[in-house]
Amino acid sequence: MATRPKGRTIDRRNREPEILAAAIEVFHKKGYAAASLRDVADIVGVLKGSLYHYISSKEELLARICVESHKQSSMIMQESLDSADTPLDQLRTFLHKTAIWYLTNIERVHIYFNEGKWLTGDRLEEVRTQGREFHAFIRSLIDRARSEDRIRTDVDPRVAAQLIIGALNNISTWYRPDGLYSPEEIAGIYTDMTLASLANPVPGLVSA
Amino acid sequence: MATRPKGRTIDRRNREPEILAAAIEVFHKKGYAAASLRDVADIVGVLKGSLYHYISSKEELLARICVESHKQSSMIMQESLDSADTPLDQLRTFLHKTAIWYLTNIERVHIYFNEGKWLTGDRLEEVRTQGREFHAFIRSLIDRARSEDRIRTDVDPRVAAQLIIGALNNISTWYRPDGLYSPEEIAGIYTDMTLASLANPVPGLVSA
Amino acid sequence: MATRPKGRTIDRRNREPEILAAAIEVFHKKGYAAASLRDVADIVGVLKGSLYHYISSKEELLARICVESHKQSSMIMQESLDSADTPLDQLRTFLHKTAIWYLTNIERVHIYFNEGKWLTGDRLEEVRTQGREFHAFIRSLIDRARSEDRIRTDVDPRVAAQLIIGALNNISTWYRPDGLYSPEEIAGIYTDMTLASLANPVPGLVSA
Amino acid sequence: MATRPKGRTIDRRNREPEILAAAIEVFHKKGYAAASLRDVADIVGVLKGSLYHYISSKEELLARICVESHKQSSMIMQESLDSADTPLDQLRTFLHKTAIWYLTNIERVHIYFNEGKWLTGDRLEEVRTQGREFHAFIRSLIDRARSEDRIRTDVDPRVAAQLIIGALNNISTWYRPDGLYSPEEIAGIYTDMTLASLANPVPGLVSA
DNA sequence: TATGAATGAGAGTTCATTCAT
DNA sequence: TATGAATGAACTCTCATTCAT
Repeated sequence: MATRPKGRTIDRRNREPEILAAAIEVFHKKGYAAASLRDVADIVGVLKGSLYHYISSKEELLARICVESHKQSSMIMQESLDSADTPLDQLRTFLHKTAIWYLTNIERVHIYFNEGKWLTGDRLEEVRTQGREFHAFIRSLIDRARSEDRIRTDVDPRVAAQLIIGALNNISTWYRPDGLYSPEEIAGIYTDMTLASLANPVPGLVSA
Repeated sequence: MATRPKGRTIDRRNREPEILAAAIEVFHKKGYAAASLRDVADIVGVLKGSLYHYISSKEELLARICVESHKQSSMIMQESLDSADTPLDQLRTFLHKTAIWYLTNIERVHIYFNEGKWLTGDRLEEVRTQGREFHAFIRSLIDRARSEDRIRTDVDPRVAAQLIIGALNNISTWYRPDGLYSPEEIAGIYTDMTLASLANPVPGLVSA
Repeated sequence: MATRPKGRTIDRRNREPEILAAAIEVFHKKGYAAASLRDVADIVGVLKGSLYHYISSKEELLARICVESHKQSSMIMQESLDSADTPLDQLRTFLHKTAIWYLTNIERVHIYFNEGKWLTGDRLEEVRTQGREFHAFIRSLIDRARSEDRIRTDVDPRVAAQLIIGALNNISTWYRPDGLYSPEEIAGIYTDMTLASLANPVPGLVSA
Repeated sequence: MATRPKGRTIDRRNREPEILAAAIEVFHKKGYAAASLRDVADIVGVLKGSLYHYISSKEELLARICVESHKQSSMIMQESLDSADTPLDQLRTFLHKTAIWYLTNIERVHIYFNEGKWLTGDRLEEVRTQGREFHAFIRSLIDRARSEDRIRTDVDPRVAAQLIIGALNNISTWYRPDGLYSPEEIAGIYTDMTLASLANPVPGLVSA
């Protein structure tokens, strides 16, 4: 007969999510350049060659991770705009939400922020554009807050945005999920310090 | 005649500095893992095998870069302690000097901060120890400033130190020597914002 | 038609045995140190990189050859003990069987005896231990034969064992399968001469 | 003045013997194929390239070692012929002298016997011819002793010679200068056992 | 869908040898 | 005589990718 014998149930679940999860783990641990597809396949429990039923290349794997992260990031932007009326409160919300998101998805978000540079061609352009948008979003909030006299005007918003992003971006190099602080605590400190760094200077406060 | 008879003048100068410079360039541009010694050799203008007259391994090249950077970093720490009396002023000096150093040696310092993780064995231990010392230095200044009531006490110094280092650490991802701002300007902004982020909070300043 | 439509039939059989056989040939002919995996791959008809589907390193190839040879050697020891009652007869059997084994597997046994030294780490220890066991086996038979007054007592059993092994060990340097003598003939001569060299001396026989 | 200043005495002794000695050490320890000229140069205390003032190639170094050993070997042959009247006594002398020579020059003689195969072209032919002569010398003594009814006639002289040489040849794999036995003791045992192995068989001696 | 064999390019590294100085 | 820089070929090993089965 041509029908499959029922006895043997081959594992036919869709392995895409598993592969993506494994790739996230490996790309995070080793970095994209040093990661090998064999590592990914080993985690999934499949042979290297078999991955190509789900992906078309190593780079595509990276691209998918970045695309998905970008969607989440975009959602956070929108939510932040919706959450408050003033740009300063929107910024506060955005920083806090983003930090929480980062800390609770440390592997994938690290990849999004730090390994996207390995993409090529259009995908590289796309991820770069997204990075610029991310940066522009923060800068525009700073700009608007500034025009409402809520924050200091003596620092360039572009540079300020880069420094703010940088502190965030670097969290994955030191944060340990099993460490002393919860994502909420760290996100709180990050948000507080960042806003303080933008605050209107009060004469004689910490100056020399 | 006094001129050399043969047309082709082969360069017989010591190429160690050239090789180090080329390695710094390549490791910075591609990252250590993705960088190849062929890239380095191409820049120097020799075959990759010829590099081994000057180095014993690719890793050793990386180690040399890190060791030299560490020396400079240590000097800055000492200078900062000598430069002022209060921990807050010492911190200010340290942040400013370090930022200037980073911005004017962006490639090598980037490697020191971000690629040292690729070292192995004792060298890895060493670079990790150095990283902890760097962090401990900042934290201890924060601790002492705190005990003198000069800065806020509501954020954990460890986390604060990590965020401060993170912003610095990440500069290499966005700074362009041919950009709008000079190292001095950026270092100034970085120092100002960082100190502001540690300042004693003034009620009602930027809070919701 | 029943025949395969495409002209070129690619061999999809498991090539492990082929690779082992090729390695034995190459390691024997050139010595392990001078042998290259390209030689092995050429014989098998694949690219050298392809060998790594079957082996994990050149050394592992050598180790496999040695392990298999050791098994055979151990079997011969056991068979020899089982084959006779007196240590002298056991020795005779052992020498004869071992010589036959060597002569009919000249390449692999040569490698086992002479190239195992290139192994490293635990594998080197193992092959050294095996060598000591081989030596101890012969020496113990000599010891026991001596205590039964069957052989001479004026030569040290350790040195005697080394010389006996040495003559055997060296066969691969001169034996040619297509030569004048069969393995059986050579093994017979080897056994006879060796036992005679251990015989109780008869006064005036060949002495000065 | 054109004369050399006397103060600085450059080491101008002829380094040929040193280089040869170093090569012997290295070739013995690692085997010719795995030995590198850098090892040799390191021992001499000179740079790799400088060796080429004394040698024309790595192979030539090996050739010199073999040539010198061959001279010594030839001398022993002649001395042995001169030392006694009967072939059996000549053989005894030869085996003993050769064993002593081997044991007291273990490194160079090991190379002569075991590494000469790495030579190429005419030099390889030469060393092979020498090996054949060595073998032929022993075989002819056995032949002559046989025709005088001094030794057994039931083993082929060619095979016997190979086995006798083999035991000798292999000494370098186990002899340690700091071991239990002196060269004289080992040479004595070797000679005794070898002659016993050639003795006329006495019925019932060690046979089953 | 999954395998496993194979590819081809490229990695880091070693080495005998050459040669201007 | 000796140096030290450089070569070029070979080496072991890794990897993304392909494809017949």
